Amino acid sequence: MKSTLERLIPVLYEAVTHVTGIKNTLSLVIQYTKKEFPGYITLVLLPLMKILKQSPEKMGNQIGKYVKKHSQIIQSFRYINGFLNFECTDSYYNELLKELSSSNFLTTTSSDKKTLMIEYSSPNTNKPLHLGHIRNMVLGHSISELFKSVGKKVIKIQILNDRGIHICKSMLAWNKFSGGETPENSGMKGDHLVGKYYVCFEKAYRKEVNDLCAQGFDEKKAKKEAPIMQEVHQLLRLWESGDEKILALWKKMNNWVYQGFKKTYRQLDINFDYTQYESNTYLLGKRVIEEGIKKKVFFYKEDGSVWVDLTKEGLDEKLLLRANGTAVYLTQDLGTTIERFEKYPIDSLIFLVGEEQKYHFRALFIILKKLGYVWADKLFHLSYGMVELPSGKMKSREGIVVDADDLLEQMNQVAKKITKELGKVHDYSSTDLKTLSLGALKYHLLKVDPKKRIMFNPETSVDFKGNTGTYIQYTYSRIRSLERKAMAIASKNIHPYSPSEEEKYLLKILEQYPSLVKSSAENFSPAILANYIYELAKSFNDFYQNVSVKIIQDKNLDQAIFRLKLSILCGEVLKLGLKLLGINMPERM
RNA sequence: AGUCACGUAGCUCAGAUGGAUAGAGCAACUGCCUUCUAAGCAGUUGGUCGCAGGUUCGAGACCUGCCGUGAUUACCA
Repeated sequence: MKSTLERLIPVLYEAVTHVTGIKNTLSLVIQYTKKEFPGYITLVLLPLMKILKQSPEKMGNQIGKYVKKHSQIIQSFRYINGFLNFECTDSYYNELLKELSSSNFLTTTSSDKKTLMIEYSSPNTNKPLHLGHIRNMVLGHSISELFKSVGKKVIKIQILNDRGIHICKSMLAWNKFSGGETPENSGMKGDHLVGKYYVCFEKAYRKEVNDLCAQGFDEKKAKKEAPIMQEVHQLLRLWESGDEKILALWKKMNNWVYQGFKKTYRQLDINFDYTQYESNTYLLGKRVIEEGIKKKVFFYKEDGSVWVDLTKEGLDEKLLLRANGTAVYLTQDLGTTIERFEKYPIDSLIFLVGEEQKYHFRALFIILKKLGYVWADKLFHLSYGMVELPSGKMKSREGIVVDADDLLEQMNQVAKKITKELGKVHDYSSTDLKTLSLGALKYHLLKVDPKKRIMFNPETSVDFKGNTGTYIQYTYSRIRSLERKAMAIASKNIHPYSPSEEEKYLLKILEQYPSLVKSSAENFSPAILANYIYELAKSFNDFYQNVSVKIIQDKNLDQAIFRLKLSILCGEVLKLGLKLLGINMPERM
């Protein structure tokens, strides 16, 4: 269906042409009237004043008269200070509510049937997930949902960084210090167990470095020559040579981690269509090397290493193959990116990866373009800011992190406590509690612009009051409760009713839902939608708590029906909107 | 040093394409529950939108310079 704005655009242009005589040469500024001013749709006259040396008030009156005469939905207009505000007829508002409630305007459709792949999460397998990962996952999920809702086919993919020096560190420390500790015999979640030995390694390593420094080594040398570091590199070589014993340990420990991740993913309702393993893809880049050399995009240096010159693009020379013939991160990503386009029918690819890798992806995309891949323009690095603590960055190596599982558990406890204190619902299930705690956490992370850093204070943590997921969920459960109590009225048809300013404002917000979803997807920003949903919830609560007559007691049946339908519609939009953020709604609170 | 982000109320953040008097939440204070759910509503206090120029009828938004914060520029991933 067409929005009110879309309906009025033609007649407004017509009116301006009629009054001013100017055709096609100007673009009018037409918008929904701001809350503080009376009216529904506004035409900004100021730009016209520049062209015509007429009094804007006079011009506004002429345009207003023309529009009123030629549009059936306009009731009146008012000129204020360079702005022409239009008010619609009561019957239009009734019709609008009817259309919004019954039409397909909530199920956004699109002719764009393109397939988009999004890579997110993609953790290392040497430590458990933390709050930074949660931000990534929650963003990835929401952006996937947003694109689905505007008609794209979305493929969600993660690549598990399951090999390399980092996992060797955990393996070595486990071999040395664990005494055979397993998730089974310790009761510890697998990823936490492996993470424990990663921290273990770092501690032992730091001690060795300090000892060496005390013996007079300089720090750089000490870091390189610490015995335990030597051992790790030996372990990595054994892994790459396919040593069976090492591979068995590697598989065992990775499996512990996967069991752990699986549990956390389930807690967060996160899932993927495909999972890649770096151990399967890390060699893929090598064929790109040959291709690049053949096309003279890459070049050899004397020691046999392979490079690409990106200085013209404002970057540096980047290494693609070490002198010893092994691939680096960039090479590997070239390989996996090409493979994705060959293996899956995708039109574009989004990498949801932290802002610290901006440079990496810039280089990656430029190289692919240089290699002549036509889809290189369809690559997008969705970079997001990191989650910081009051003490600064989170540091996994030192164990200074907000652990994902701990946080989820803690939030669940708080939700339980508050629910109990308020004492309204006594039979809350663990699923209900999860809906609340997850809603609060996800909304907290999604309401801020992805590209901005998030400051997370564990002391104050995530709120359940104010601009929160909880607030929106609460608003929804109020509406559901109302709906249950007023079922009889809800089924009746809408009769003409003259809506209040608050009610018109709700309609104004509601009808903008599809365009907000679209803008949210286009800008890769669930925050846009989150803030819209909050505004809707707030306006609903304002309306709900300030109507003079309770809806279900209202003797004026037309008013009651209008209000009830409006409320139900608000509830539906709140629910759909939060669904796109990956947040569920409770029926009661 | 180069490149790229960000800088809005004490704190955390909105301000989609330049438009009316810059908005929320938290914190502080004041009212409102014999209830269509008070996890709420209404109100008070709180701003030289980092600074300085420029473009424009109009700039928090765009351009230039500066300051501040962060990321990055690894034969790490």
